[in-house]
Amino acid sequence: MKFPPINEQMDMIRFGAMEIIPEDELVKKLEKSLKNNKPLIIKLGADPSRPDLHIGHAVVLNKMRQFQDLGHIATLIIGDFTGMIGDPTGRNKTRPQLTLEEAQANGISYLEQANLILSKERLQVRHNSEWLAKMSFREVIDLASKYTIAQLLERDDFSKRYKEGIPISVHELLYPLAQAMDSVAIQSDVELGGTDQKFNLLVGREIQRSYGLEPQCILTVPILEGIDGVEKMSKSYNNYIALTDSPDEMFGKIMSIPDVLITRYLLYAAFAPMAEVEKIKNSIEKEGVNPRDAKIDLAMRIVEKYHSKEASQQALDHFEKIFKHKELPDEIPEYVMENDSKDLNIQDILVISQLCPSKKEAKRLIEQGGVYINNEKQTDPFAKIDLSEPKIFKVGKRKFLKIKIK
RNA sequence: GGGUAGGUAGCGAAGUGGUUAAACGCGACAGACUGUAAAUCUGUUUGGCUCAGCCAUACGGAGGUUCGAAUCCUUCCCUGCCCA
Repeated sequence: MKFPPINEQMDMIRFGAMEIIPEDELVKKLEKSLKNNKPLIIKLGADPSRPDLHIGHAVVLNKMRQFQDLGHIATLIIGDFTGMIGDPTGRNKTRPQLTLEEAQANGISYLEQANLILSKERLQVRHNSEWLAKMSFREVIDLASKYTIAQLLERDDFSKRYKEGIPISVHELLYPLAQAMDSVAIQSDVELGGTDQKFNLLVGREIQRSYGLEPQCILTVPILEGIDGVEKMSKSYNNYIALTDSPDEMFGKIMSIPDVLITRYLLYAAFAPMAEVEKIKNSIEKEGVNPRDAKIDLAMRIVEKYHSKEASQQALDHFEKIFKHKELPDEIPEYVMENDSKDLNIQDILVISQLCPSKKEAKRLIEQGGVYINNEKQTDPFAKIDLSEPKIFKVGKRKFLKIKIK
């Protein structure tokens, strides 16, 4: 593999990065790698606590991919052991701890999804239980002696929790050290992460140094806001677009982002070149282009990236059909009721078919005018529904189900 | 070990014996409007039923006092802070 010239590499590396610490060290590492024809080891830690990857994770995975494309080796660390600790980053409470088995299972699905973005070439996957599980208490103490409480409390989230009297368990303090051990184990040259990981990544530098290794450089990428436009994208906030979301779902979710988020998503979720992003931004602000159209463009790009061009066109058609023209979608999932459902009223049917979680809620939705059967608004929560012919139920804005009897 | 402050619905946070299924804010959901699942406005937000009403659960857990408790008592669990 021939490496591109340093300045070309740096241009690509800088694109979309928030911080590179320290940049001159990275340049030196690249020079050395070029001279010795030896790729750099790029580390990315995968947190297996949540098995679903979303387009917020894609930001850093994409950066990883760029390093692969430049000829370097991407080392993905599946945090099966650290998952048992739970990363305290950005948390105001202790994370639930996973068992090793859970963490490993999640790791497998993480990898499958990450492969949507990463190249299979120049990819290494390691599990950190490989070295962390083996450490003796003696070694843990040795590691712990290399860092101080004051240093750990420099972290905002720790010091905030500490000041506010929110509990911090000792094992959480160990998390950054465990993550740093990963860097020691694989002797990483560069570690990638979101800006919220900056502290953890820097600890890696310190610890590598105290184990007599050349410290890694760190590169942070922005944290993408979720579709609510407020919180960071995360499964816990339920504001995420999963990499595995269906084209229709992905498209719809993108259409629901606040208008102000469009350029950020173009940059960090669609990875559009800066020039194009500027152009689109201008067209909205100065030429009066409807933000809706910019969002459609954005949604098409993203769906195309994770699915296909055809899928993005179909998703657009689907969206226009349902939300612009308020028609029924082409394909409606079916639900087959048991035969003996003669005496059921509309509430029962909504609950049995799982369109609603409870009868109370079904009743509420009907009273609010959110339930349609064959395009007819339902107003009586006790109406008996004749299902001898299949009927199309619409609940709320976007739940459709064709219900028939066996 | 001693002292002290707490644990309330998805979250934050009121309420300190009686219309309290529990104020308020956020979130979520629905409706209206629209340019869209943006924004804005309105409404809803425990479950069941013989359904404009009724019943059952619910304020860390378990008991108790009382006609009546999230509110008082006992005990247990959990957390913060201060002192040792």
